[in-house]
Amino acid sequence: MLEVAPALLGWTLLVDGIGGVVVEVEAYARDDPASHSYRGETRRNRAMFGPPGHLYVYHSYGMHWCANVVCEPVGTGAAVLLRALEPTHGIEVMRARRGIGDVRLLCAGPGRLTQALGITGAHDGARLDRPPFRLLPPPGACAYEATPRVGISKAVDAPCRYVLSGTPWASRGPRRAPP
DNA sequence: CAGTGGATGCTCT
DNA sequence: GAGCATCCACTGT
Repeated sequence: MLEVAPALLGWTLLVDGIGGVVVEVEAYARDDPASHSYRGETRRNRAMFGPPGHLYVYHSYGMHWCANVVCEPVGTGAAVLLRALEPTHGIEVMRARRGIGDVRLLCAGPGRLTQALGITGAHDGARLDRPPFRLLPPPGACAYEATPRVGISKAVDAPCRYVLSGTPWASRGPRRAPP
């Protein structure tokens, strides 16, 4: 599972041909107090315990959608949160959906990313290897850094956030773990 | 650039 | 009723 998370970096994720390169993700394991699956299966996190390669989408703070990729092994409630993309496909459409001009903010954050790609709760449980989704592999190996996760109150120091080295597209600069 | 607070609604206790 | 895996606008340096 902790190997699956950085393996997603560098892939191009498209929804109806619109999207970009995954540059920032966070891992959430079953035995992780910060994970939605920590307390077992509920109606909301049902998709987390389903087949790998599917989406787990949930509604956050009453206004944002956040998208996770469900991981192996099946039924363990492990998932990887998509936190930022480098916009490459359909930038004008994403701009219109986000209502902003600054390309750097199109997909820099989990809520922004889902808004730009048009991902909603309707996609909860959907599989990523079927339309409207497409996943294109990276050209080669990708260098990345592991840092603490963002916006959580438990297991704050676990370095489960993975960012492509040197990318300007992440939701924030790579923070190092405290000494 | 850092810090603060409001919007806003669903999920679980 | 509390607590969010957030974002944006606004303040003050």
